[in-house]
Amino acid sequence: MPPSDIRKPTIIDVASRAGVSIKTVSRVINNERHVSNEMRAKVRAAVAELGFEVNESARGMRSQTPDKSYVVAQLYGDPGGAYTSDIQIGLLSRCHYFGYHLVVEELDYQSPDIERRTKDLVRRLKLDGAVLTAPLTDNEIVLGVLDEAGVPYVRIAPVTEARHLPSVRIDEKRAAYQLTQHLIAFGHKRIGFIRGLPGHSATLLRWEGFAQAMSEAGLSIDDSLIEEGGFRYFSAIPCAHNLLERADRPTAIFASNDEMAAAVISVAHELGLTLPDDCSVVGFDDIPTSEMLWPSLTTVRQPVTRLGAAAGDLLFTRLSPLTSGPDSVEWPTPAPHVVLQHDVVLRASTAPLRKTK
Amino acid sequence: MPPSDIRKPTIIDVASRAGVSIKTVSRVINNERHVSNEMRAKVRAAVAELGFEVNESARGMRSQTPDKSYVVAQLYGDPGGAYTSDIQIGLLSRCHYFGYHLVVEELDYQSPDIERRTKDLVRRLKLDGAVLTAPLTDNEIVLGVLDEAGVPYVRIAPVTEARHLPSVRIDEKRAAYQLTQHLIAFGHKRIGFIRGLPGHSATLLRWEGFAQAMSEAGLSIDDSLIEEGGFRYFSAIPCAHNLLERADRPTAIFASNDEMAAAVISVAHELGLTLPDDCSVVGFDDIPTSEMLWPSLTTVRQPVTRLGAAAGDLLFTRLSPLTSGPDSVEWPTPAPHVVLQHDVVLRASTAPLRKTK
DNA sequence: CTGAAAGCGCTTACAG
DNA sequence: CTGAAAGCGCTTACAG
Repeated sequence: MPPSDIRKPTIIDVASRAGVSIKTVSRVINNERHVSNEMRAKVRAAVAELGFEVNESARGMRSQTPDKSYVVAQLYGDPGGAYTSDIQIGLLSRCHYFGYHLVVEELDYQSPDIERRTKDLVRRLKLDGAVLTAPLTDNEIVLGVLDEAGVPYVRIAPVTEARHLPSVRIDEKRAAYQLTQHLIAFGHKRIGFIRGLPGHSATLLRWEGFAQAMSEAGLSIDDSLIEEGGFRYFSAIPCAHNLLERADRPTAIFASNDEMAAAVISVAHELGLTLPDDCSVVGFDDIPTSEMLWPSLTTVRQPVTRLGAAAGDLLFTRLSPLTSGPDSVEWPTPAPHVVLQHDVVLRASTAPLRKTK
Repeated sequence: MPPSDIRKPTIIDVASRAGVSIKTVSRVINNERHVSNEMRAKVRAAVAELGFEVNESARGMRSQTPDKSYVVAQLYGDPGGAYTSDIQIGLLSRCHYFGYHLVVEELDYQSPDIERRTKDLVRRLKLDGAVLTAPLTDNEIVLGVLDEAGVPYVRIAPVTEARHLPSVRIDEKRAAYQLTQHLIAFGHKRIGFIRGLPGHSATLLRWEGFAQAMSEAGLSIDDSLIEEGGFRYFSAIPCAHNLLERADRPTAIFASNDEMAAAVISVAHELGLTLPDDCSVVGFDDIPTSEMLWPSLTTVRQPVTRLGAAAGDLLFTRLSPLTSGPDSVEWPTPAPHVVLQHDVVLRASTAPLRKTK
């Protein structure tokens, strides 16, 4: 008989209604073997009629193998920008596909309570896994908490790779190299360069790719054509003035990211120059703005969304009981290190060197 | 004596070590009254020495008032764009402040499994609250699941307000009205207008604000100067051509959002026009691009991040035991309806009408 | 294949 | 202010 009070039905209610023992009910709701189809059907019916739902607390208290939470975290350290957002979109698509939920958390890597907050996250939400972006990818405190709690994680573009930890990244140096080759193929020899913020790995890698391409093409780099920017639009305005107002103006400018390239384009307009004829411009990142500029910007598209998706694939493949044995609490060694392809996006801001110069 | 095996210590271990009853331990770890300082100190010491941590499952099984999860959800229906991301940033800042975690979930409002997914979210994560953006704000299935589960939520810019449900929004019509007044104050009378996607409330509200300002200024609207855009950059390229290639070109153009305004600027450059002298241009939204255009774009800044923060403030104030009684499971009636101030951002893309025309 | 019993680690009455 | 007892709803051995 159905319980007459308001309390939620328990397996005892289900058992008495189905005319079986509570153990049999337990077996059915946990999809264990060794239950006759007849029993299973009776229990299923009783569960449906009563609207029975497992009490997770009671289960969790007895169960040796704690249930999965189906929650993973995206952890990042910098104030959320487009990059973080795009990573999230990719990751979310995989969460949806694999049936996980995503909790996002910005952890100030300089704050002393980062350990407490990470622990709180792991404990409260019983994280099944995590995906980290720089600079958290290399934060010993955060990694330590996750390691200790046995929470598997994937790092996106970590500063230093580790053999036993999986990661996902793109090859920024190679991308900058290819972009520079594009400029060189158009006949440009005097190429200005606007650097990014010191200390960022992107600043170094993009510069190295540029320098390598120049060197391999037998072109020398004019140090007076190198400007120090800061990745933001306004940081590059003076750089653009310096470069474009010279008598011996460079015929092309490589800005270390699109925002700074947009600054070059703005200053060129202000000075009455015609782009790309008077100067070719390239950026890096392919932010939404790049397509809306006049002229539209030649740049490198980092597959940021796919970076997030790839990290999710790595994580969920590992977490899925179908693809990994129940004992595989460790990543294989060496752990997977995925390098995703970028695209060099050729648009209107680059043109062949004018012969008539 | 400390337990010799590996099992985690329980309150029984703590009690025996501290020489008190388990009930006293329970009182201390739950911060109840009626415990002498002496007892409290002894228990605290035992807890620290043993590294005791409450077993949440055991607690949850007995506790009448289920513990808070300290998890709230951001629910949205459209593929995550800058708007969703900015809402999230604001919401996250309040989550951090109030000590909550944020889970994000994209719910396809046309999908049949939206109910199952919402229920799974509520059940698995034991949501303490939620923040919804359009079009989920008006989705009966989602709201129904939340209502039934007793999960309080705040809606951002819902299509239809409800007296008993809190909401946060800005006054888009008034913003469009003010932006148009700016154009009119500069002497513009022939103003082109590019509409957004049909069916979107933004399309209607921005148009209404424009029309009202024109009407109040005694200016008539030339129907041939109204173009149908689609909010995206490329959707407005033909609109811009139509408007700018006319012999009787409008002296100003109001694009219903910044992407479309960027298209107007690009086409103007392409046609060799000088901005803003030949034509003033305004947009709406203040996307990051707007500052990087040449000329930089006059537009309306919606405080999207603050919209998210305000929603969080509403929700957390309600959830906080300090500010709301334990029985206040309902919002007050009428529920709070917050309208946030926008900014009209004057930049370089608008100028006074040239007398010499 | 099925079931009766014990017990997980807490909180809830209730008694003093 | 403190404590002894009962019991929450399950799962884990164990027995048949």
